[in-house]
Amino acid sequence: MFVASDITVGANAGRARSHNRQVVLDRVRTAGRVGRAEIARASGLTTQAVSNIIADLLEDGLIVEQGRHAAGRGLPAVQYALNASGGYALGVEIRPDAVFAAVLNLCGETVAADRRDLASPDRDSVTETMLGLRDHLLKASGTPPDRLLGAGVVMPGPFGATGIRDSGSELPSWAESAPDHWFSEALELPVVIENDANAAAIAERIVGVAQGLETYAFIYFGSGIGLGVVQNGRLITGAHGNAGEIGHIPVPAGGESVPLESRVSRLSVQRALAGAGITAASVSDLDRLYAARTPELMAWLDAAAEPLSAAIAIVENLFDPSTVILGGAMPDTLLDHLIGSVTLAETSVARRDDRTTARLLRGASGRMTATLGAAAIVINHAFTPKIAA
Amino acid sequence: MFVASDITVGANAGRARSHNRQVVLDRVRTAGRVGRAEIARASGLTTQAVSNIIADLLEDGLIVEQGRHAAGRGLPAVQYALNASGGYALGVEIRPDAVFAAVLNLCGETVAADRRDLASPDRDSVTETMLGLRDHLLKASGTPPDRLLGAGVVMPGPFGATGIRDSGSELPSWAESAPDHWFSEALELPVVIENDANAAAIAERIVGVAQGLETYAFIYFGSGIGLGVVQNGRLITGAHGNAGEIGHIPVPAGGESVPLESRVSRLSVQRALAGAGITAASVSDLDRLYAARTPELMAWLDAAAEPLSAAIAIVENLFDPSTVILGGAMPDTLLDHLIGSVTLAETSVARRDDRTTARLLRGASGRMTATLGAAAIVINHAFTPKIAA
DNA sequence: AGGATTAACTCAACTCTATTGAGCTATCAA
DNA sequence: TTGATAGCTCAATAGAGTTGAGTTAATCCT
Repeated sequence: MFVASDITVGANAGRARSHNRQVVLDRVRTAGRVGRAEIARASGLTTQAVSNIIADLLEDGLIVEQGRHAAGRGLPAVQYALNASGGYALGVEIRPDAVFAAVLNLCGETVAADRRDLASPDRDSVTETMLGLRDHLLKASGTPPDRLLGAGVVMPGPFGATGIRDSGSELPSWAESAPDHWFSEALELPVVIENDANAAAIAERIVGVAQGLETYAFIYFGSGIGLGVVQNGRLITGAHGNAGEIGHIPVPAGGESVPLESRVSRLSVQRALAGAGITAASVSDLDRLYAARTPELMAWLDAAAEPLSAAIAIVENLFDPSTVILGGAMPDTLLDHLIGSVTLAETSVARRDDRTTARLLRGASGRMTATLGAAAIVINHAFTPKIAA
Repeated sequence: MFVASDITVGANAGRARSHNRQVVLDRVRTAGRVGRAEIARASGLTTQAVSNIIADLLEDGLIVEQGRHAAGRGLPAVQYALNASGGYALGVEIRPDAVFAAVLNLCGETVAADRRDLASPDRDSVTETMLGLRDHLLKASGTPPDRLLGAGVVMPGPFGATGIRDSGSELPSWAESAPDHWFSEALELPVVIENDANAAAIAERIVGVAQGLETYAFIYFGSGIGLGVVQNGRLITGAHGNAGEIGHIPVPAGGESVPLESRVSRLSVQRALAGAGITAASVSDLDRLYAARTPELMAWLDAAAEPLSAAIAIVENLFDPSTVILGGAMPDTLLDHLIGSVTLAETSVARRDDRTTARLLRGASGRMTATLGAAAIVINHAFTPKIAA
């Protein structure tokens, strides 16, 4: 969220219903297919209440019936599952030079995705490009516009006037004053704004390797490096929505203390390659250079292992996540190499005897991750119960 | 919480009422004194609903009427405030060699506090000592036992079988299998278990410098060093309740990378002094040594500045708290010295133009902080609305 | 087989809360 | 003094989940 103001709100019949709808929907999503009695047990509601809500959700087209499933004695339960085409979310990523957009269905599948260059980074130009892209995607995929639940917008953080300015990657000042309201009016949709790392983290929960996890951390390679942490299915945002600015934390690298992003980020790998006269503008460029075992790239990888290991140790001990995921605008091959070269700390709360997942996983990667994540935030939102505005 | 399992639970009339009671109570606490109409506006409930709940709370003795207060036109609003003696919380801190306990009233004021040596760290011995201490405190302060809302218990973390073992400070293995149930049965009260840093963090919110803050971080000097982070009034616990294990994160210190607690912790200062044949068993010992500007202590302080600064930079950037608080089992003089010697990072999301509080504050200090915090968790619990078991 | 048992689910009556709208009261301002 | 404003109460209403009896369809046991 752009401003993390969870105004505590009272409950009444209507809000209770809305809350319970989300509880039920969330159960259906995590289970894949379930019967009503099982949902009732999991949610603390009665089967009757669940039945009423399921009837509502069916009518709204958010779920579909899947026949009965016999499991032991008694009347076999009628199963319900998400209706993929019951709702869609728009994801938009705004960069200084381009706009990316994607449409996801309720199951998190990408229905359409595209990008458009940005003539100028002023607000009208961005808005126009975004609207054009949206119309194009909806038309191309045949998505009914009234089925759009909302839009997620990814913009470079941090938000507000802070001590961090990513020179070059910034948007003009219009982006600093309530852009969510502006976008919401332009798109005529509810809009949430997030940074790339947080968006990508949520994407892993909806479609990636974090499915079924409630608490995990995601280290994201964007232009710099970012961190998104999810606890109990919700993003940790901090007081001003800027939590997870991992790029500037001090980490050890060859006997000195440096900011993480000076050694582990796309900019840093590009700088290392530029020193040898090599340009690596795209993910596939990097993939190719890695396949060729380009010495400068391999040297960068070697140098990145120590600071990245330290960062992971810090994240593990400060957030106690179920797992740490590495992803973003890097080729899988590089991510896998990095994961292989990381030394996991011995003294870490992550070193548990009862561990069921790996401490370090590779997540979705590529240029579109954050864009998909923006849409995933909307989907996640629809599933996360809360009695709070 | 011992296990961070926020089971998502459905809402019904009863749970909605309980939720709304907490919303109202929380408004009364944060405002100090308020009228019903104002609570209604803040909570999204109707004045009628608030009136009914206020009547309930009055009857339960949790709040008291404070007369009318004219503010502009219209009927002056009847003001309500917390009733200090409307409820109490027991805080218990279990150490291998002693048990500390305190009783707090609803306003967070310490009503009674004491400690008792522990003959042996086995479960029966701990339980017996704890019960004796509780009875003594209740009797000495004249607290009616039926007014106890619950108990908070502080035990050395981390919980569960992890890669971190604080040699020497551990409790026997009985502490690892559902001690909350055991204590709950022994005390006949709802019990929450937390580590010292988290408990101390909540204490700052109820009685300390974090009043009015919803999102902040607390660095706690215990035997080692710990971190408690509060976001939107709730503790960040991680997947297994072990978030905030800051002692083992790598930080720079004089050109090398070391675990934070090797340079910044009570154990480390004691080690530094022991090298010169000085023993500093208590907080007042340290205070005295600091007053005398003991060279070994001053050297330790100098050496602690760099790693502590790095830790604070990490906490600021990863959690984006409103402020970072330093406190715990250290004399105020030392904490102030440390705060003065810290170099706040330039590149930090905490460097905001719109900042209203200092980036670094001194919190409550002394041996009893965590004990009071344990009780504060119960008070905070009573005030934090949630529709979740 | 065939009855007993188990479990999912529906129906209708009921209960709990919050909301609605009219009406009363006390303060300020003109 | 009068009108406007704002807090608050009362009684009726409405929305949601709960309760308990009854139905249906499997499995288990004899």
